[in-house]
Amino acid sequence: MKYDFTAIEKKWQRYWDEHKTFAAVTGSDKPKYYALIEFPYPSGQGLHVGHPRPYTAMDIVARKRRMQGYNVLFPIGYDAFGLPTENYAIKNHMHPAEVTRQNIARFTQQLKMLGFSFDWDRCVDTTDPKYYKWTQWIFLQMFKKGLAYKATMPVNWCTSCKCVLANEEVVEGVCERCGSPVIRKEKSQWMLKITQYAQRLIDDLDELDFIERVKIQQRNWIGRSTGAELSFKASTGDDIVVFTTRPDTLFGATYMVLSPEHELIKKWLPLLKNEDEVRSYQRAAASKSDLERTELSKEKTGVRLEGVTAVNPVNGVEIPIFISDYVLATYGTGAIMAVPAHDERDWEFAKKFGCKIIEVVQGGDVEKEAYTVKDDSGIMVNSGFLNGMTAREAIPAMTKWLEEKGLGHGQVNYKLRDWVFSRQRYWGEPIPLVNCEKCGWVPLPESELPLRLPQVDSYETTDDGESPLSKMTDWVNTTCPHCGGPAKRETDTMPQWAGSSWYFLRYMDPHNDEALVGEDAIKYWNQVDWYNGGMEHTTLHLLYSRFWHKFLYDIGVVPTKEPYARRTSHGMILGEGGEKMSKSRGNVVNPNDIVDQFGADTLRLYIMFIGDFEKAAPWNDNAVKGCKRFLDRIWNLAENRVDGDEAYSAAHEKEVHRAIKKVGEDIENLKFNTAIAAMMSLVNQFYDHAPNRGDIKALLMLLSPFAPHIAEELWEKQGFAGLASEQDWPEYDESKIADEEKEIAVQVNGKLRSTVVIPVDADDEAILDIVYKNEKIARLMDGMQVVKTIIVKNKLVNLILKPAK
RNA sequence: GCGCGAGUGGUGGAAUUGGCAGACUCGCUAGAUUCAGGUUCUAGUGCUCACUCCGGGCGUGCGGGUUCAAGUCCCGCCUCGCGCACCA
Repeated sequence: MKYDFTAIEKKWQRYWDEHKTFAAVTGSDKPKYYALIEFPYPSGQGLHVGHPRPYTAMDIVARKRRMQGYNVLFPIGYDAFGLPTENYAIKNHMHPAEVTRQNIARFTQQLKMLGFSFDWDRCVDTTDPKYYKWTQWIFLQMFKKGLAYKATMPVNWCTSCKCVLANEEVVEGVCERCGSPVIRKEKSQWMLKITQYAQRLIDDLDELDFIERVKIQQRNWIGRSTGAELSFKASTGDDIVVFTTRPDTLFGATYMVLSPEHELIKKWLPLLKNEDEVRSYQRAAASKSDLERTELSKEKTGVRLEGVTAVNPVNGVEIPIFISDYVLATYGTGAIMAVPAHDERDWEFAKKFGCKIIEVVQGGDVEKEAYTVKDDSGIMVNSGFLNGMTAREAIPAMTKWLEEKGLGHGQVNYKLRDWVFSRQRYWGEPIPLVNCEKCGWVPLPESELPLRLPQVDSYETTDDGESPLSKMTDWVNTTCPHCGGPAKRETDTMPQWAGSSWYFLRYMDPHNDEALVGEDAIKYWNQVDWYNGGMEHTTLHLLYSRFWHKFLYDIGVVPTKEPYARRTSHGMILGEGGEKMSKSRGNVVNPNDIVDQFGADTLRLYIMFIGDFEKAAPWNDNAVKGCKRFLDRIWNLAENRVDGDEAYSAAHEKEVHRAIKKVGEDIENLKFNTAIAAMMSLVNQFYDHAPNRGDIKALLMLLSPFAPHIAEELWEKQGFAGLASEQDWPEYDESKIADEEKEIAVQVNGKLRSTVVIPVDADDEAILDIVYKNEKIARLMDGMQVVKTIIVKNKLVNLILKPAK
């Protein structure tokens, strides 16, 4: 019979569904294992061939863990709030909830088609009021703890989405989602104090089994730097506070720069001789988009404040003050002391504006370029009491001096900013707060959660950039839960990252109406054991969800400081030409087409075989065939019952044990491609020499996590008991893997000349004995003498020869 | 500019601590099977010289180095990908 993958896959998918084969049991006696993938955004395009890569990988892990005796939680859900759905709904005059419902139905059908062993009963949807009730609940707890606050500040404003973006959502000055320019706009926004967790978010990385590049990216994003904060006295009597990582260079500070937005400037404007010039510079800086600001970064611009100066506190020298947009308002104090001799940016600015350059660290030629010392070993000069010290010694010495004089203190700063949490959009979680004229911002009582989205006729953003909800006066006007007086609801909604910041907890107990997760469930499932996801989420989702989890830990909701014990990452699937798959390039591969043509098992195998899991890999239609062929060959071997002994055959015993070891280890190390190669080799050998019943059994068990449908079908055809996916994962016997003989390389003067077969672990003498008997080696040794022999046990022999005298 | 990663046959990619480079695929060549196409099976396939045989030379982006031995380690470059980007 032919391998009818369509019928087989439907058959087993129905079986698994009906029998709830992959249901996770909270409280089971078995050890638990929580394997997690990033839940998809159910876009209108449906599943993309990139989705199954991480899903299949973790499905393989989940299936293997079950076979190893674990009670596995491998859940799926939908991160369904978001702009594309809202925009589609606006365009097609549908309700976003309806669009979401349709997209989820399509995704579900596609995911089921691929045979993932999800526990479908635990499926969550972030737009379900029963779910977002708890997203709102977490926000309320943060509000109550002072972690959510409203602030008017310059925010990133997408000119096309008409919506605020988090810093993390602005990529190269444009909106990450739509590519439109992002400008700065003053707006009152809800903010979350993620910066309060900055240090813990760095420190706790140490204990985690995350791939190193994820840790590095997170650390860089948080961007901790240590230094000192110190103040300079201005001629107006004001203190100008600056942050520096190099307090040791204070003697070299020859001017100061404030950011154009610095608050002191407002106060000083009337005193300035060049007030107009300063004002126009401020205006220009404010109107620049982030993109323009970075584009123009090649040349420094700025204006000197005529009429105000400052005094360098360490030597009493009067120095000029400038404003320039190379100093950022949002980092440190928004003001710097400029040390042009030892900072490239300051040097460039000083050259252009004719500021003094004073060398304070020896080693370079500061008239030619800034001497930026990479280690702290440079010797201090022109620096009073610091002279002769290394920078390493001078930093604490200067910090101590500042502290003694009351001028400053040691200080740590982070690049990480607080999280802008408001979006002027409809399709997001409503923020459960009301604004009362008397009481200010008041949280809704928890009993009133969820605060549902109202039905609205139009989801269009308003021209003034307010949320569409602001037009729903019936909904907006309410009473204050505190004093009962008239109040207005917050009309901004939460960003898409809210729902995904805690979804892994909900999977543990998805139907609980009393708590976001029940105590028993969180105690039992504890933490995600293995989370695989994309690198693109390293600084967004991963950081945000770690932050929320730490908050939930602090208020006693979860027992662990960190949500994920292990984090790995997959590479992207590229189009056939090696370019990113996209609709506009027309190189998108639809998984449905592959499943129709070759079956889900072939797609699963191919997507895992395509290359190194952690690296990007180009799709190749042709290569899919190889995996189909592999399954065909297995089908041919096993479609008819092979009778006999269930012990491995003598002919294949060693290779079967080896394959068990290889496949098992490779899965743990994300080397799915070589695991499959090992199975292919085994099958090739089965073609050279027919396998017996035991050999087939082992192969089907190894295959089962990768290509579960065909494995199940052949398992049944062979008449083995139970399901292939419910067997004990086979064990290997190291002693059965060992060779008795080994072919080793024989080199002469470092060049491979021959190979010989030796008994394993033969001693040097015995090996040389065999080597010297080798015809070719003997010929090469003719007329030569052996100067040296290098013998690497069971690997090679290298004879160093030279002509005999 | 900074940080991370990569560069290996016609192709995708393999190669514990330095120890026989090219596993396993696709493709290609030849043969067998099939009415035929597809399928399937068998053998071969890094380049090159010699090809009647034994065999020889070259080969992991480029240039040096360490070593008996380098895809792997060190130094200096080039190219590509990803992330960050005036963070004081």
